[in-house]
Amino acid sequence: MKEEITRSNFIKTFIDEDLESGRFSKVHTRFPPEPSGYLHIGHAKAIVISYGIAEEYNGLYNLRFDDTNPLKEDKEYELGIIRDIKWLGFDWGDRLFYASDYFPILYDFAVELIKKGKAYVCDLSPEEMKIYRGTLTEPGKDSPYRNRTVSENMDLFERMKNGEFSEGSKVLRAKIDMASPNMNMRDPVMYRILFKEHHRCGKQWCIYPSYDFTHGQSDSIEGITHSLCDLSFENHRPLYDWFIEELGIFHSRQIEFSRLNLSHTVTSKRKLKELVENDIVKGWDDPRLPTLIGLRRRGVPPEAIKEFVGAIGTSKKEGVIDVETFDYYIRENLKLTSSHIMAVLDPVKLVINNYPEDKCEILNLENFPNLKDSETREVKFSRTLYVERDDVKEESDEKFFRLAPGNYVKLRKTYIVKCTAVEKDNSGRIDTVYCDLVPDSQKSMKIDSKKVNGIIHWVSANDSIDAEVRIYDKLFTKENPLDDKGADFKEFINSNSLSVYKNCKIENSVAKAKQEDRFQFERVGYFCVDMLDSVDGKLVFNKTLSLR
RNA sequence: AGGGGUAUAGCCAAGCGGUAAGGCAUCGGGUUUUGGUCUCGACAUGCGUAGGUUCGAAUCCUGCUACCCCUGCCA
Repeated sequence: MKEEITRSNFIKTFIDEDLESGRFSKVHTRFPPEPSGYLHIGHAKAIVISYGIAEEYNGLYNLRFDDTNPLKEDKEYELGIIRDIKWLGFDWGDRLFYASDYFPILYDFAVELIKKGKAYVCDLSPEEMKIYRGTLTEPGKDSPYRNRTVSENMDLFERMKNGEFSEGSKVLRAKIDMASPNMNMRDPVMYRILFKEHHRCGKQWCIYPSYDFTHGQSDSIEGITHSLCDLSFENHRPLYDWFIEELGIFHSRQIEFSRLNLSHTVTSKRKLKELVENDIVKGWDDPRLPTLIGLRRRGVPPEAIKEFVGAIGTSKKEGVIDVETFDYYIRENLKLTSSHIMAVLDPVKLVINNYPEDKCEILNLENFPNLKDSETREVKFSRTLYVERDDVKEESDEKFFRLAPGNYVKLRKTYIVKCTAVEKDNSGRIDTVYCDLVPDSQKSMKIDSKKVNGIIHWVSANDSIDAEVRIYDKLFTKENPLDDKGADFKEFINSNSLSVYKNCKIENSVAKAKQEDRFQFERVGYFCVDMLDSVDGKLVFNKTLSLR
């Protein structure tokens, strides 16, 4: 196994300082998804950072659903998120929380701020509020409702809660500073009226707290020491701190880092949704998508994702990681964990002229040829085999050292064979290749002291099973599909991102393979049994990656 | 009266005043019954830029430039 390289980063430096200064005596983090979509590789980075740091400091981590907007959220997403994080291998024990469970406390917090004169009910319409807010370069104006008395605000807020006012007619706002250069501090909305049933609270509430009024206090309630989030919340930190300080509650520390951008794909809920809804892919679990369920279905091991995230580091620089780097860590894992077999994707028949029709040899081949003392499996060899169409040519050339008339080729783990002829079908496609077997050449790599360069894989025709194999390529042809501002990102879709091979021939040792089992098809790539469409007797494989 | 961030190799990324770690990619050599694996080696006189401080600066100071984020009753 490989050693853990726990590189230093700015977050750990902060934590070390906090521990040393005594600001905190332990580390407790959280991952706070909104149940409004599926998790993708970008979320995996956030999870691995938050949870990984807690583990590293022997601390705890929570899973908390940030479910403050009933318009967007759904139980289905919640379940998907839980499934995906568990798949990654994290266990939050009994610390599964919901921001919606804090609605009563949050309501009390709001009342407290009203009493302190730090919050008020505002009747401005959304349009008016926008005007009053000012612009990036001009200060805003105070709302005409800003100076309502405490008792008036108390009364109004309670009546908002009781459903006496219509949606959008009133909000509760923090009274901070309409001239602040930070727009988030210009009297931000704390509560809005929404007559919408919540997927967990039902109709209990018709006012819902905003993200800003929820997140920090939720962190505080749970005793989160370090609240790690992405750069877009950096501008919210003053507000995060303001609420906590005005309320005088446990002060979590928010630290922001850059989110992950992967080349040749998109990681944005909205864009992923667009791909799904326009039928460009076949669902959130399409193996071409960077969603966790898509990656899982493609055969990417969760450990590879964690290793990858650990390897790319954590900083505040917004960059794009080349998928090649991700692929490297997937292969790094797969080459040690997936057993080897031989499989022919696009079969051509190979007949050995001088091998008896009724003869059959049994080979014991290693499942992990690169490991010492690998377990073995039985593979049969006979007169008629299948080989890969790519490994056969009508005429040879200098760079081609596989099957073509006159060429000697090594059949992996068995005889050397000399190609004598190829035969085509009516359409002109090569149909069958004929070879002479070189006797006693199982252990040899030479013919007349000349090295045989070509080694090809094969499957015995009578000892193989049929399978479907789905090959995936990059979903986008452009490194960053979003960096052309004049074009829609969907214009850069790779039209060849999926190809299906329906009559592949696979050695029958895998006939009993189960969903999600992973294999290396020697000389071809890494594959896994599809978790949805594969059934006993009709196996479907997804290509995870090619060999390099 | 705008504010908040970020700049170290093709892509990531350490470095925190003592003379540029590491990974991916790339390029060479060796091993190998997978054109794979493994292995050995090469790869920034240079840290956005211009000055300054210092015996010494990627690190400290000043000015400049580029890019990202912020004007939801989204998170």
